[in-house]
Amino acid sequence: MNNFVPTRQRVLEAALNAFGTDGYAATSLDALAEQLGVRKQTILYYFPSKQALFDSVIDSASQDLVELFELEASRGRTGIDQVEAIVRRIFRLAVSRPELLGLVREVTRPGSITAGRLSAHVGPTVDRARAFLEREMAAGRLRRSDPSMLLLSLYSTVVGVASELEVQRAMGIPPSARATVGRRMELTRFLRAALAPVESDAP
Amino acid sequence: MNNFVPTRQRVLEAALNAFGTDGYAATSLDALAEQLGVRKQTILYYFPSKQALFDSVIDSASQDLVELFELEASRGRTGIDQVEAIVRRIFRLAVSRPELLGLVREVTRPGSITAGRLSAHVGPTVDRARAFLEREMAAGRLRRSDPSMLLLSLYSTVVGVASELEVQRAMGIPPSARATVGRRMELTRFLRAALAPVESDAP
DNA sequence: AAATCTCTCTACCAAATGGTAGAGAGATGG
DNA sequence: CCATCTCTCTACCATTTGGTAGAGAGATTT
Repeated sequence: MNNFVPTRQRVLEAALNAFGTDGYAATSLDALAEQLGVRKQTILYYFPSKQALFDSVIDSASQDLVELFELEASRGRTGIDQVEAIVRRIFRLAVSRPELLGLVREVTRPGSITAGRLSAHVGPTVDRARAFLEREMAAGRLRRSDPSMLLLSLYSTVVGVASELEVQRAMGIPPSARATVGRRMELTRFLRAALAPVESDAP
Repeated sequence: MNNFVPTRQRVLEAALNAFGTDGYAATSLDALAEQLGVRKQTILYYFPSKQALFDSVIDSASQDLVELFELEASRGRTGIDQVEAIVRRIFRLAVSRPELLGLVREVTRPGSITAGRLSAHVGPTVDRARAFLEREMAAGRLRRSDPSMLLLSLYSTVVGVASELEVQRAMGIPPSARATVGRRMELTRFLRAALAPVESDAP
C-alpha cells in the first residue's frame, strides 16, 4: 500500500490540530515543524506566512464543515427529525474531530479579524438552514419563532453541549463515551420540547 | 473628589480586559504596561509572573460572577421566572462587561490548565443552581430532566446567545442594542418552551 | 536623623518568534 | 548533458517575550 501524504497536506492537518486546540497565538511555527519532523522553512515554503497558513486552515476546515452539513441536509428529512440528524452529526464530529469545532471557537472569538473568512464560506449553508426552518415553521412542523434567532440558539446549545468539555467537568458531568450519548439524548429531549409546534402553529 | 485607583487594581482590571478580549497567549505584559502608562516591571512587582497575574484575574472575575449570580438567586423567585431573571442578568453582563464572559470562554477552552481554578470558585454556585433545578422539578414548576445536563444546555444557550457576536453576524443578526433585546426575548420564549412542565410532571 | 518600607524605574538577558536569503539535491524535460 | 523546476535544508536576523537585578525616590517608622 502507498500511504504517502503530500507535505502541504500534512502541514495543513497539523496546523488545524494546533490552531483548533491551542489557538492561533499559542501555536508557533517551530513547534508545528518539529511535530511534523520538518524545518519551519518547509512550512513557509508552502504558506508564505503564519497568517496565510491560518487562512488556508480556515478554508479547508470550512469546506469540511459545509460538506458534512450539506450531506446531512440533503436527505429530505423534515421538522425535528432533520434537526436531530444534524445534532447527531455534530456530536460525532465533537468526538472524531474536536479540533474542527475548536477552530470554529477560535475564529468566532469576539473581535476576530478572520471571522469574515469563515462566514464567507458557510454563509450559503447558513442561509439554507434558515430557509429550512422558515419552511418547516410555515408547514406547522416547528414552533413559530424568528428563524435567525432560533438558529443562533440552536448553534450555541448544540455546539456548547457537544464540545464544552471543561464546563461539563465543572458541572459534574464526566467526559466518558457513555455520558456523551446521554448528553445527546438529553439535549434532543430539550430541543424537542423547545421546537415542537403548538396548536396555534397549524398551517 | 478622589478617584485614585491603586496600581494593583488598575493592573488587574486592564489584565481582565486584555485576557478576556484577546486571550492569554495574545496578551503581552509590555502591551499591558504601555496601556497602563507604566513599566512592565511594575506589573511584575505586584504579580510575580504572567501566569500568576492570570490566576489573580480569574480569582477576581470568579468572585464578581459568583456575587452577581448569588444576588440574583437570593430573591426567592421560582420556576421559569428565576431562570428568566438569570438570563436577563447575563445579557446585561454581556453588554456592560463583555470581557468577563470572554474570560470564561478563554478559561474553558478544551485542555485549559487553568480551568480548575474557575470551577473551584464557581463550584458551590453551580451546586446551588442544580439544587434549584431539582427542587423546582420536584415541585412541578419545571419539566423533569437531568439537572446537570439541563444546566449545561442552559449555560451554552444563554452565554452563546448573549456573547457570540461573530456567530450572530454570520447569521445575519445585527449587533445593535435593539437586536440584543430581541435576542433575549426570543431566547426567553425558547427556554420557556423547553422548560415548561407537562402534565406528567405534576407533583 | 537614620533606617526601613513601598513603589516604580533603568538596564539587561536568554529564549523564542516570524521571516529572509540562498544553497543543495533530486527529478524532469529539452 | 545541460537547464530548469521542486522541495527541503542551513544560516541568519530583527523583534518580542517573560523575567532578573538592583538603583532611586518618597513616605513611614524608630
